[in-house]
Amino acid sequence: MAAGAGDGGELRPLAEDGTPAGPAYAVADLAGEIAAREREAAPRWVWASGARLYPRLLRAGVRVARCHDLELVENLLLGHAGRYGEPRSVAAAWARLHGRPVPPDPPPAHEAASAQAPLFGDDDAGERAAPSDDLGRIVEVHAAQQRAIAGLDGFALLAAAESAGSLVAAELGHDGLPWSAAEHDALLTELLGPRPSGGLRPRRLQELADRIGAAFGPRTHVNPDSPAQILKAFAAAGLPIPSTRAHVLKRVDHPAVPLLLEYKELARLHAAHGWAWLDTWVRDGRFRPEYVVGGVVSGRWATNGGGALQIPRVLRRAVVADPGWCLVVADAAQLEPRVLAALAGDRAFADAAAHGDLYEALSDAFRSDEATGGLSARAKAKLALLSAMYGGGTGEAVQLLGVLKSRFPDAFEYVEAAARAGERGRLVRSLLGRTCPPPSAGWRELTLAGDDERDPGQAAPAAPPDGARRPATAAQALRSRGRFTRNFVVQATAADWALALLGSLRRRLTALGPPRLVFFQHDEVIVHAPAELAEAVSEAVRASAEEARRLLFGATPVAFPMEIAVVDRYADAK
DNA sequence: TGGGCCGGCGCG
DNA sequence: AAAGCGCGCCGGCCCA
Repeated sequence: MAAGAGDGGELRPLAEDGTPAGPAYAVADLAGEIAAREREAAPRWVWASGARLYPRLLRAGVRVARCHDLELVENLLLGHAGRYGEPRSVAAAWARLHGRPVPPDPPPAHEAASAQAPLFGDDDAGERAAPSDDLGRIVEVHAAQQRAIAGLDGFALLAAAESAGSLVAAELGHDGLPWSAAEHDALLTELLGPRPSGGLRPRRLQELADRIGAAFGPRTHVNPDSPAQILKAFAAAGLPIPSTRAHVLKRVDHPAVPLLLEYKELARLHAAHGWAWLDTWVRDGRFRPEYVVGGVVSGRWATNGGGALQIPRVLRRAVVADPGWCLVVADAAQLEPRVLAALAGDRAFADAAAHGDLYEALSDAFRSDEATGGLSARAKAKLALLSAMYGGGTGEAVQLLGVLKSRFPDAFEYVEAAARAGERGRLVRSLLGRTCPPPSAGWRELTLAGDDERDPGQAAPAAPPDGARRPATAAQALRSRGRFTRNFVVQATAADWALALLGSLRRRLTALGPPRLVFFQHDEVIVHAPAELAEAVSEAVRASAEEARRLLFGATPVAFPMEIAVVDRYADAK
């Protein structure tokens, strides 16, 4: 399918392998034609970009079951080939096929829209400015992608799951998360005081700001929003601190500390999710964020605005089901360690992950006499796992990693191998083939420059101040890259699994009718459903988790249990 | 005044 | 409680 500049477009039927199965034809009403074809045959729609095209169809009341998203798949194929970041448009892919100059990608729609706002007067400016797609190139690029996919293990599933994800993302943005503006406003008023006019601080914040100043001395003014001013004030009080982070402040004995901690928490709520956010993002009882599929290198999604993936827990009471409806809130329990268990094929580890609480099942291995700290055996198991997956391992975690290594050698070795690959500058992949970006030119330069400990001339500038993350030495850069690839294999495979879950759940919910997916956050979904369908939806969630497990891992003994709650409001789920 | 970096913190 | 991984977004602040 190729969208034209207006409401029309061109179509051409394809065989499963991508070869044309009939002539191309043009239509004046593309949405109407798609709706008709969908009813009679529910084909897999091959199109340039669901993110660009599907919202239009949704607004026209048209939904489709399946698609092949050329831009998303091109991006996955480029990444697999170690060409991360090259242009992914159909025009670019076609140019690569023909050895022509490759055009750069246009800027993302939201940037283009704002950049062109002065030129066009209405909301549709971005879409109308988009060039019409070229059907011939679409057919050609699709066939080339099908050939490439066929040669890569797991990639057909990855391409299908990523494409299905783009449909889910557009539908989430279209349907929206049920959001009670009244409940949100009540919460803000309760915590901050009444909504202030203009740019003033809410009453509660202003009180705290005044008392913070007073705590440092009479007539002292400290802007609590300014870390620099807070540092100065503490230094003047004889209490120098390296930063104003909450965990640093908590260790300081000064009357301003509790006030500052309270101020920071409330100010954060006000700035990030206050009345301005409510005005901007909630309309007609729905919060409609814009999800970006493939927006994170690991395959997790990102968002363009609204911060849908960072909704504070305190605000979840504003997520309220419609009357007569409910929210089915489901999250995958301990997803990443279970993914590691299934990936590594570690027999002992996989057996522990076969059911129930994974960390509890592992804890016997960590119940040693030479106890580290006052941690429970379960807490030790969890710490060991997190350290292995994130590349931690300072302090007591060192010993726990030793236990992990001796008791679960295959699981330990799996992430170690990924870390070693990273330190050598190599690429690592998820189970389905999503590939990490190559190291930057700066990384290669730094790590090839040799051992800086023996060559001070090559060493980067003096160690950056607290909080700076840029590696200063080759050793730091190597370890950092190792932590990234170590984590990538687990996080990206968990994202594979979550995408498979979404695709399966979407299909099952369509069969149920009214229920709608309304939220997705890495390993958690919310379905908005008529109350009488709550059990059917819960069952669909469980079946989808099971299907995702089977699609990715086949006959693994590892279980992927979902914790499911049927509630009226999101806050009641945990 | 707009752009971009920084410190900090929300989420998984 | 904090430290390893991945993000987005805010206000403060500096610079052009």
